[in-house]
Amino acid sequence: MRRKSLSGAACPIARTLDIIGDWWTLLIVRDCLRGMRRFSELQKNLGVSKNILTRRLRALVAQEILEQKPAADGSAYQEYHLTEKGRGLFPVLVALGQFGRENLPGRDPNPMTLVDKKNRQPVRKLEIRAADGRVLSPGDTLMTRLH
Amino acid sequence: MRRKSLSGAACPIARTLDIIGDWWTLLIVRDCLRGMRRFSELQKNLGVSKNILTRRLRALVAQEILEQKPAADGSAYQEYHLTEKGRGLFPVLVALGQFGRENLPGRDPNPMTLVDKKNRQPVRKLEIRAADGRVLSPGDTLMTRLH
DNA sequence: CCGTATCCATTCCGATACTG
DNA sequence: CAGTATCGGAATGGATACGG
Repeated sequence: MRRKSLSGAACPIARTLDIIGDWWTLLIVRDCLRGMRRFSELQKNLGVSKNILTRRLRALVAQEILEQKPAADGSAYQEYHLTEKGRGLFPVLVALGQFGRENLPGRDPNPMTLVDKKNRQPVRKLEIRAADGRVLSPGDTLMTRLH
Repeated sequence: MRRKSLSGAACPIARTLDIIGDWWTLLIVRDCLRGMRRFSELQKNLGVSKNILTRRLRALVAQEILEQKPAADGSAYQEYHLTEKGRGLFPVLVALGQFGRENLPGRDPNPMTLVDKKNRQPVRKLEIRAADGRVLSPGDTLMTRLH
């Protein structure tokens, strides 16, 4: 049977996963955040088959995470750009990267994975704060509702 | 062919997705963060088939995201608890929820989705800060490396 | 109540070949 | 280069039936 759609879910986490929960999708977004624009660029870097990449790009455009623009150079093809909505996934990628770095051993090519381009400052740990400004951590916090 | 494994990837984002990128997996983690412990509880709430739930729970235990403990009450069965490692996924869930709330319309049962249990304070927007303390946003920041 | 095992249709994914 | 078309094996997901 078909996979259940979560697009109409009451939970915003579920709605988000419905859009970007497919295999490869968030890696495509990651590469776009890194500045990749072209089909072949993505295809080579990810090692995904062109078939699947086409499907994912289509879906991401349909969801307005990406948009197609005419290539900056003369080539008659198009480029894929993140929309404002797509850039909203930035914290998700940061959180995923942070988890992996802290919990899943691997030799990262560069230990500092996130750099602010403006002043070259390294990026600090992602923080979740309560209304009073205190930083929360999952250890000392229990949620009553996590929709 | 079989889906490509990303467990050995140099990128921590890819390594994380390799573990929690499967359909249903992060929703299971979400429910565990919300306090769910029992198989049937998860099964009913998610609407996932028992078959798949079994597989996902197995994988999560193998990855040490969840651990099985004897049930608190008399029942001879076991409960699934998040490990410390598993609680490390907290920011990922927060980021996903935030994206969904801001970008994917839906009627959430409760607009305030995250509550600090200690003092009942609502949780503020998730922030990513540079080393100098300045809050970064994807709009004004470009990354040179986002592994 | 807590799963496990089996079945089956559907979907997924990668490889390959092909088009403009 | 940027896809599209097709194919086959694998995995998915739901239903059901079955044990502890």
